[in-house]
Amino acid sequence: MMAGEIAIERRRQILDGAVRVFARQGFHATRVSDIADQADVAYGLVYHYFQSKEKVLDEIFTERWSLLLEAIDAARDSDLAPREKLGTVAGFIIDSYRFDPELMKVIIVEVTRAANSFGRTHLDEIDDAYRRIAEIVSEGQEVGVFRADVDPYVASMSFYGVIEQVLTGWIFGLFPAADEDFDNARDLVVGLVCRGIDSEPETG
Amino acid sequence: MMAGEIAIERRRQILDGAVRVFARQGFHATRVSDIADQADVAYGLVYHYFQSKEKVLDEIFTERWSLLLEAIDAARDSDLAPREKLGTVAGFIIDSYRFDPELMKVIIVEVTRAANSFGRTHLDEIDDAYRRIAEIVSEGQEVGVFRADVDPYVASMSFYGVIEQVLTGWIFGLFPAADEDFDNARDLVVGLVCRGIDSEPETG
Amino acid sequence: MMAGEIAIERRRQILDGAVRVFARQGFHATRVSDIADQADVAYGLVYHYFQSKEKVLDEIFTERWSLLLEAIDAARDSDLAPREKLGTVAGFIIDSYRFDPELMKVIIVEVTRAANSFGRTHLDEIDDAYRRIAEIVSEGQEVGVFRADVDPYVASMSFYGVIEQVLTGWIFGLFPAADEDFDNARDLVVGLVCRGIDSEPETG
Amino acid sequence: MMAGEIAIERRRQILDGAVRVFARQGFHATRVSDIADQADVAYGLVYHYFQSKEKVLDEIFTERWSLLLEAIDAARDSDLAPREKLGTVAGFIIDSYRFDPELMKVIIVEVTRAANSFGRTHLDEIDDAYRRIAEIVSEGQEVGVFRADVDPYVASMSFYGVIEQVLTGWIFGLFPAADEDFDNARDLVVGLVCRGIDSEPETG
DNA sequence: TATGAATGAGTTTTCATTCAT
DNA sequence: AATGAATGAAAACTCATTCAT
Repeated sequence: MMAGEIAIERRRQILDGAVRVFARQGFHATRVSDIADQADVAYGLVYHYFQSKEKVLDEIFTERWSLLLEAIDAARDSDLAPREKLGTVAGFIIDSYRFDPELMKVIIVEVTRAANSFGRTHLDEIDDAYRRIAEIVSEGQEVGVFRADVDPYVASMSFYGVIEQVLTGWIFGLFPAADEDFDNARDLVVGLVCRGIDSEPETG
Repeated sequence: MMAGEIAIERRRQILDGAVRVFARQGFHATRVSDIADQADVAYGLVYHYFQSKEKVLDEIFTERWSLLLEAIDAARDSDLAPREKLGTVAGFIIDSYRFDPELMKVIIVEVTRAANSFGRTHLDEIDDAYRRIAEIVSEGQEVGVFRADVDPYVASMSFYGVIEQVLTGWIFGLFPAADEDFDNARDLVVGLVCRGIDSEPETG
Repeated sequence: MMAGEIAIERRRQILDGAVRVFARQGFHATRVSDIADQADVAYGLVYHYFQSKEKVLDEIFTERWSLLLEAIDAARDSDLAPREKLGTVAGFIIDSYRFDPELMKVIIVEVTRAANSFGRTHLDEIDDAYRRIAEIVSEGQEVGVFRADVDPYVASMSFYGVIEQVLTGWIFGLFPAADEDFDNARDLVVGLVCRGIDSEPETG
Repeated sequence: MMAGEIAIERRRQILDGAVRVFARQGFHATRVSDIADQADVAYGLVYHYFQSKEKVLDEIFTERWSLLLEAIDAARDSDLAPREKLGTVAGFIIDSYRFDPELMKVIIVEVTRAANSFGRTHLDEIDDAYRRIAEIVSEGQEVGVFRADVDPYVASMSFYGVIEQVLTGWIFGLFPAADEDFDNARDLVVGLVCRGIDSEPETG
């Protein structure tokens, strides 16, 4: 193993440690020394790899958020039906939480919902996701499966808002978080956003 | 005017000043001296009326949130149809933002979406709102206007999540916030949550 | 009862309240509001009667210490034998503690033993007591009942040091403080200072 | 020189600086910045090495007091006569003052005589000294050189009280503090405590 | 006299960041 | 790369004192 690889490993160690303490204590309440302790790394090394505590969170966020953007792109560009595309996106986010709840907690709590700090900093990236999801909605409207009288961007925001609220429920412990709950969540969210909660109009 | 009334006025002054600076800078970035300056009051007076900076925010939140809880109760106990009840609740929240955006920004950004700090502290009060809204959904299910296959609590969370996301859009400047936008928002949210974004199935 | 008398009563109330809180918490740890609360008097009234928190303690000390000076004078000028005079002084101090332990605790802990604060302020008054006691010792030397090779001032300091240490033992709870202990203390102190702890040399 | 040694040096620097400012201004009147300035060290370094200002004083006291306890033990366990043992103890304390008056001033003024703050905190350690000295007195009673009718613990307290009062005289500038005074003080104290101030009974 | 609201200087403590090794 | 000691700015909070009523 070469020196460069070790360095990469150390960065990882620090990022992973930071995720754990940020998830547990929140960004503001964690000291740089907490990150170093959790990562099992010397205090000063955090500053060797990162310019500041904020940059650590920035990287945590961007690393993950870019995967989300890719996932949305992939869904959008796929051959699936619009509703399935939304399902894919919802599934990706829900699985992200399912398999790394600490990371997603940090991203949601410390960034996307932190309008006064990191939310503002990363607003463009966050908005980017809304816009790409909106493109899926637009397509659905063009092919006639989604109503044309809803602004696609608003629909996108709402869709994302529902997903985040569900994750928030898990984060806060308001919802049960068993395997089956995760399994159902995707369809539940998509069903809710697409069909609403009204009972079906009598047909025929 | 009596001494007691002056004291009440001073509390108000401090609370109002705090809302303004919290909205502008965020809770963590505002110093107690900022509150005092904004409220045009001596530094120490903040501590005369409040035990700590946190207690100021606590009171700001609780004061407003209790109004929301009352509004939900009033809607729930009214003679309106379930969907109208949801509309009333959505309208109340949207109007709260419309007529005091700084206050609502503080409540959402610093409390309901701050899972690591005040969100946790006020979780019971927040959850209380979800539960009361869920009761409206339950009623709708009982009378058959809402689908029975959606958990009322999940539906309530989603409903609230959509509203908060819309407010977040305004807060971030992602949505236009003209009078007509506020006028439409209520029906838009309710329409979205109730009917979803699917185009109407062909009837007949 | 006239206005002047009420004023005197209020001063007393404040002084007495101050003694209780000073004894319990120490001078530094007691706030002016504690004094007011304990005295059952409005906050600002403390400042109506006293220039500052320090002046309250000054008066507490001086009021009592002047009694001690008078008692020493009375003993010194009496017809008693020198050893009896010392016994009278010791008895006065011990009884002062016996019948008002809080007051004496404050005087000792906050003034006579507080070399960096009030001890320095009241050094002349404290030293005055040492000098007057020394006069008793001098007289004893002149009439031949006390050894001439001990500096009277040093003897006086030692005598006072022993008494204060005994009071300190009570204050700290290191000594039992039953009635009989107080009864014995006077003779014990005088016996110790006069005869020492050596066993009697064999005579004859 | 290694890093560890430097760290130890810095602690020393801070402790020594603290002794000087505590002696000059008293614990309450010295700010942490005074300690840092006096120690010629950055502000934050005080907190790097000590949890709080109080812990600095705690360490100053305990470091020195443990030497005293050792000295008492050594005297008690020596082959000297009881009276000589007391002389050794008195000599140790007096020399402690003679060669480091600032340190002893801090210990006496801020700890052993501060019944409302550090005296209480360190009561066990202080009492430990009294008890060990009392063992010397007990031994003297057993071998018949000290009177049996004096409680050894009370005698110990008195002995210590006399020494402290003498040091207090020096601290306050009430006693001359030339070399000869220090030379004499030890015998003076022991003579006083052992033989008292009474003139010798006529023998023969 | 009496009240207690108002003032603001003063101090501890924290902790992100730097830097010498 | 790695370490952790050193730095010092920043902020919350306290509380003696003043003052308007």
